[in-house]
Amino acid sequence: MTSSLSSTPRRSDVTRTAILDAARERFAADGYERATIRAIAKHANIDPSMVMRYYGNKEGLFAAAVSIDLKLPDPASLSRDDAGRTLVTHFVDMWEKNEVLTALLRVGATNQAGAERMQGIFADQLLPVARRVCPDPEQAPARAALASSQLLGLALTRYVLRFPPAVALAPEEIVAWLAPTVQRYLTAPYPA
Amino acid sequence: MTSSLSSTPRRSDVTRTAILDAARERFAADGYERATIRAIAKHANIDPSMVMRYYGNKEGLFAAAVSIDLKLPDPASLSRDDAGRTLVTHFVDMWEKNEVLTALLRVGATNQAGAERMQGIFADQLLPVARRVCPDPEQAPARAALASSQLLGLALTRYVLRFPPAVALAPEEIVAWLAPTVQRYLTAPYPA
DNA sequence: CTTGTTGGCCTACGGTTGTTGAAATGACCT
DNA sequence: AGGTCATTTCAACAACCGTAGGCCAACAAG
Repeated sequence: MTSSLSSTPRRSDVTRTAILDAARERFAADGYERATIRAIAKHANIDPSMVMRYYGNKEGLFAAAVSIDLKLPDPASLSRDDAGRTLVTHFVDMWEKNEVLTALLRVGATNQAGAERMQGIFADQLLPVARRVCPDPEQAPARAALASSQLLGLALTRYVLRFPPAVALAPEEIVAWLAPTVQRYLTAPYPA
Repeated sequence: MTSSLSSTPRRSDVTRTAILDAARERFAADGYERATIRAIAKHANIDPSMVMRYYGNKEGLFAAAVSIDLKLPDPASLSRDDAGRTLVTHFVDMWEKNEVLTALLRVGATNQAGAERMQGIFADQLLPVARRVCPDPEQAPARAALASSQLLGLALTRYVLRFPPAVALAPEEIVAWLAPTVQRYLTAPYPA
């Protein structure tokens, strides 16, 4: 996240990443409006004004805190036949360990900028996969949207709304049920 | 909504329903935190204090404004073979014309009470259907959760996040793609 | 040591929020 | 008519928000 490739590692880097960590946590738990700068600062044990100093304003902080790389496998190396299983496995893994995704989903539900960012992520990262494996490239956006409706729907019910039966599902169960769905959305012909 | 069964129709009923209408609109558009009482009151052309007088506080207003009957078909009259198609058709119809559902989803994403209410709706209304059509009653909660993950996922991408390809889908396309999924979640055996 | 730069805390401003209570208005009954 | 009560208006409160600027300590360079 904090790559040291650009010249000088600043003395304030520990503070900066502490802010980002707290921001991710608060955005994930509370959404955009209720995750106040003051609360984030308190969680990071620093003064609220530091947030302003380093990230300009609340939107800047959000942009810096929530940058996501889904780390999807290279489309080229993806077998057409188990794209569904691969994707679902990967997504569950990702959501399970990464609170940033929950933060982004929560914020996207009430915040225009958040929704657009989420849109961008799926356009940039899921769409190429769809373009690669689906029969007609022209259908790729629709098919990627269908696949993401299922993937995000699971995330919504399991990690945000926390429906008890959705929380109770084991990761393998999720994969077993969802993989055929996603596979079908990506590769099957338009259903009769 | 405003049933006149309990004795006296109050003189303030027009104001009360005007408040509820405006509240539904603002909650759907902005979510819980950003839908301010003042904005709702302005939309209803009344004074903010009326909201307090009639609904106690903001949570009370939300509870009064967002009560949902999914109007699902009677489980008894539901054919096992096209439960999926029936449900998806019904849901799309409902979401398409009813902004309350969008409001509830937006609020559920950032508000604990909203999430619980959404939970209750699906437990009370979708679960009986699952119990009726799914092979083993013990699996009903998990199967209902899977079905709602797909249904709510579509609602999320189409009505809240507004992914362009999801918005572009025609209702018939949605039904064609999603019906087999929901059908499978409800009735098919655990996938290999 | 002196100087400039960076990191950090403190205080405060202007605005908005949910909420309250008192005063004004109106409708209805005798 | 006068009185009673629900309805509405108005002004204000305390709390909180994002944000700005000034002040001091720690450090680096000369």
